[in-house]
Amino acid sequence: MKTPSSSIQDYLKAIYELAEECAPEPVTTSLLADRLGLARPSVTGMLQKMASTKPGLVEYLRYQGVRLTPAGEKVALEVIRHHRLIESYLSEALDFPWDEVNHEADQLEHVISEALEDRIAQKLGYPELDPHGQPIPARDGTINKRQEIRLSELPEGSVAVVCRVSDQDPAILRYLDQIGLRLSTPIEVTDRGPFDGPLHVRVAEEPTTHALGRSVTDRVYVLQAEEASRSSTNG
Amino acid sequence: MKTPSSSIQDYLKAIYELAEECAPEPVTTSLLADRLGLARPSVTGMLQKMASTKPGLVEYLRYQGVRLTPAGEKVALEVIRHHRLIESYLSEALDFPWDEVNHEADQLEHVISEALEDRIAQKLGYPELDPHGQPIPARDGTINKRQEIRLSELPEGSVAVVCRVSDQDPAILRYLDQIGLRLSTPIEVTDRGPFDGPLHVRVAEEPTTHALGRSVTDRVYVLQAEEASRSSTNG
DNA sequence: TCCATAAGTTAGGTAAGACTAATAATGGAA
DNA sequence: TTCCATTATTAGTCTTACCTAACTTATGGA
Ligand SMILES: [Mn+2]
Ligand SMILES: [Mn+2]
Ligand SMILES: [Mn+2]
Ligand SMILES: [Mn+2]
Repeated sequence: MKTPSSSIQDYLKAIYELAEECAPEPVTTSLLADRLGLARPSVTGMLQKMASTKPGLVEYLRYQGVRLTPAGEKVALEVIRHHRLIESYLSEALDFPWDEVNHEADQLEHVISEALEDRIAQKLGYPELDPHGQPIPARDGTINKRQEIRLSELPEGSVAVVCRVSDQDPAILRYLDQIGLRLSTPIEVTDRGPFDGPLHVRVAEEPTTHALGRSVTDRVYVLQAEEASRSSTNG
Repeated sequence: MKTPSSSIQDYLKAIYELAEECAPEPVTTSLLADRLGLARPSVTGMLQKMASTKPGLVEYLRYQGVRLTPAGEKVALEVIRHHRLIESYLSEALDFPWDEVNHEADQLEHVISEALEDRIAQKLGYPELDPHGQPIPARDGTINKRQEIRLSELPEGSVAVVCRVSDQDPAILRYLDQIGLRLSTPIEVTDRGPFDGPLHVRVAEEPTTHALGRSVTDRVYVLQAEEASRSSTNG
C-alpha cells in the first residue's frame, strides 16, 4: 500500500475539505473540478480510478459524487497534517505572512518525509492549530473539531471571537489582516443588510465598522460566548 | 522562458556535477544514466529534447555526450543553490544528520519558491558552504571554486585538512562520521598500498589509522598547507 | 587492418494525468 | 407529466517521461 501520487493526494485533500466546508455529501464532480482547477471530465476519470484501486480511496456514486473511504480519509488527513504543519512552520520560523503560506505548502506537502514532518512538529512544540486557525491532525489521524460557526450565520447584535479563516484566497486574507481581523480578534455584528446584503462588522472594538460581503463572511468562522474561551492562536 | 520540469532540472544538475567531478567533458550518456538511475535510451531521448528547446539547455554531440549551454548552466546552478541551501537549513535549523539531508533536498529543491529560498538564505546568514563543504552558488549564479584535491591523489606522508565530501552515498557519510572524518578535520596519509591499494589515513591526530578504499578516497577532498587556512564550515 | 565488445541510438510501447467534443442522466419548472 | 437546463460521463487525444528490444557506431586489441 504505497503512497498515492501527488495528484491523488490533492483530490483526497480537496474532497475532505469540501465535505467539511459545505454539508452536502457526497462531494460533487463540478465542486471538485472548480476547487482543483481542472476540467470536469478529468475529475470523473480520476474518481473512477481512485474508486477502483486495491484499497478503494473513495466511494464513487455515478452521477452523484464521492465520499472518502476510511483508507482515503487516512491519506487525506496525512496530507492535511503536512500542509498545516508546513504553514505553521513557514509562519513561525520563517516569518511568512499568512496569505503566502498556503501556496507554498501546497507544493511542499507532497515531498516532505515523515522524518521532516516530525522535526517540524517538534520544533514548533506540537501545535494544534495552523496560522489560519485550522486544526492540525495528529499523527494517528485524530483531529479536534470545535463548535465554530460562520460569521455569515451570526445574528445581528451578537458578539464573538474569530477562531478560523479559510486559507484559500490570499486576497481575502490580506484584506482581513488590513482591517485588523485576525485570529482571536473580538467582533460584533452591528447591522445586517436585507436578504444576502452585506454584514456590518465592528472589529476589535474599533469605532468604525466594515461592510463585508458573503464571499468574506462565509470564509470566517467564530466562536461565541463561553466556547470562545477555548480559542487561541497556536504557539 | 518558464522553469523546466523537475526531470529536466535533475538532468541539468547531474550534468553539471558530473562534469565537475570527472574531467571528461562532454558528459557521457551512460554516466548520466547511472547517476540518474535511468535506462540509457531514456537519457538519449531526453538529451535530444533538451538540445532542441527554444533556448537550448544542452549542446548534444551524437555518440559523444553533452555539455551545458549558458542557459542550461544557469538552471543547473539555480537547482544546486536550492539543493545546498536546503541541506544547510535541514542541518543547521532542524538538526538533520549529514547523511540524510541529500535525500530530503533532492525532493524539496524543485518545489521551493524564490521567496522561500531567500528566507532560508537569510536565516542562515547567507552561507557559502553546505554541510558537505560544497560551495553554494550565489543568486546571480556565481560560485566559488577552491584549490581542492582528492584524498586519493594525496601522496604518502602528506598532511591536509578535509574540506569537502561527496553527498551521494549516505553509507559512506555515516562511515566517515563514525571514524571522526568531518569537515575541517586534519588528516595524514601514513601509507599507500601498491597500485590502487588502500590508503592508510590518520584522522584528527589519533593513534590508530584507517585503511580507505578508492570508493571512499575519491569522494573526499582536502586542502593542503596554506590553502587550508581558507577552509571552514559554514555557519 | 579487422572485428568483437561496449556504448549509444532508434523504434515502438506503456502509464499517468490532463484536455475537448459529444452524449447521457438528473431534477426542477411549467 | 413533460421538457429543458444543468451536471456528469464517455470517447478520443495529447504530453511527459519512462521502458525494452533491436540496431548502429565507435574503439582498441589481436
Ligand atoms: Mn497539493
Ligand atoms: Mn491553513
Ligand atoms: Mn532532484
Ligand atoms: Mn551537499
